[in-house]
Amino acid sequence: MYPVNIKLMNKKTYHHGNLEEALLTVGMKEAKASGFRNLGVTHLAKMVGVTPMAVYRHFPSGENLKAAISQQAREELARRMLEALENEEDVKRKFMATGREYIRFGLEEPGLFAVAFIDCDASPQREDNPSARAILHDAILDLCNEGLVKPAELESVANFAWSIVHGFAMLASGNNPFRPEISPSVIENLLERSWLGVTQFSK
Amino acid sequence: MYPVNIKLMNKKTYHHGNLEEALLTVGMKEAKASGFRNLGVTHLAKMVGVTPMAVYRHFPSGENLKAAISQQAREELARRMLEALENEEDVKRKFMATGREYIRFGLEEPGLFAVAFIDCDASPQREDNPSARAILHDAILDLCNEGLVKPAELESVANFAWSIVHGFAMLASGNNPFRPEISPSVIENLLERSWLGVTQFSK
DNA sequence: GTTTGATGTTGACGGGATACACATGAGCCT
DNA sequence: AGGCTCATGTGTATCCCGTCAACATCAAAC
Repeated sequence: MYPVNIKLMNKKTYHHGNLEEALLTVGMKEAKASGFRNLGVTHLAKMVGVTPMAVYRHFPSGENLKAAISQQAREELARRMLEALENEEDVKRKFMATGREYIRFGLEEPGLFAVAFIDCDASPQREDNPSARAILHDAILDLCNEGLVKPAELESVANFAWSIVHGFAMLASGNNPFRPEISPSVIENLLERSWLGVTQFSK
Repeated sequence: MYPVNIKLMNKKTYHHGNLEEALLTVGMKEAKASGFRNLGVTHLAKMVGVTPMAVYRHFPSGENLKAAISQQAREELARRMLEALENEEDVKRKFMATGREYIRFGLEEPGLFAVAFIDCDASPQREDNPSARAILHDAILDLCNEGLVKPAELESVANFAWSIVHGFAMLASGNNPFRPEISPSVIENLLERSWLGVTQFSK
């Protein structure tokens, strides 16, 4: 019934050695190229040169694998936000850079951005690290420390700023029937209005 | 090879009579109940009491059917926005009501909201009618006519207001890792900040 | 009353997710 | 050394889904 000798074909070893990481890597590559469309178990397994069932030794289900890739995408976004922050000192410039990078990510990496916020059956096992939410929250905390935002309003300000960049990125990224005009000036205008809403609300 | 006499089983007639509309109706019901997860050709066909292939007489592909249901969901959103506007006279109250209803839709109908903005291979054949975008645009146009917004800024203001409500609804609806706290006061605070950003920008 | 075209049905094929049984091989125990 | 064990892969089978080609039904046009 079963063949006595397995043909290893073009594989060097029977065991892959680092399948989990390899799956996440090709998953990110596919996500970058085509969003959530090619993140199936069979397809990713084929990319890595492994049988579909091998995937289940590392992820309980295809949905879990997708959730893990989604988390990787969110962490990539967060990493880029951190990078954009690195060279800014002024709190306003930090705040603006954070939002600008968030939007830029949505525009330049629509595939990753879509996957980052895909609605998934499975939840990630660990917290995002780095976390885009935490980064934005810290930026607003800085504004509190500078006296530009009342500590009592920290949460509502964070909601506000977050909603703006996330909403714009969502609408501008991918194939949306409500896609807005996109230009650097449109984005800067949006960020300026955001700054106004954040700092001038309770005068 | 093929049976000479078809058993009609529990069907009254061989032809359904209104299959296209029926598919959209059950599609909306399924979307309301579980988002995009049960919008497959086979499933919807079964719901309507018809063979999967019958669907293709009305929609070129399953993706097209999904796009049609997505459009229905967007139009439902737009209809609710219009309803919320009906009893408001003041331009500010109209503006606020529009945004509030958008967010309320995201919170109360997460399934429909997700489907409304699903990333779909196929595009809708006709324009949305009514269109949520047009309704929001009109609300800002009113602000122009009242002198509260400069006509030259109409587009950027629309972008701004739209991004806020869409972003918040997206983050607050469904299973998002960045889901914010949700309460009426949080929403009113957001709308007030939006109003400020819309009207006070160019003073 | 026949023809015809719109609308449904069957059956088949290809592909995806995943359950179960089996294979491989590196490291540990004796 | 020689063998046991367990994590990790493979093979096969099953079920479901989307879709094609061929055939069936029926109402309306002629």
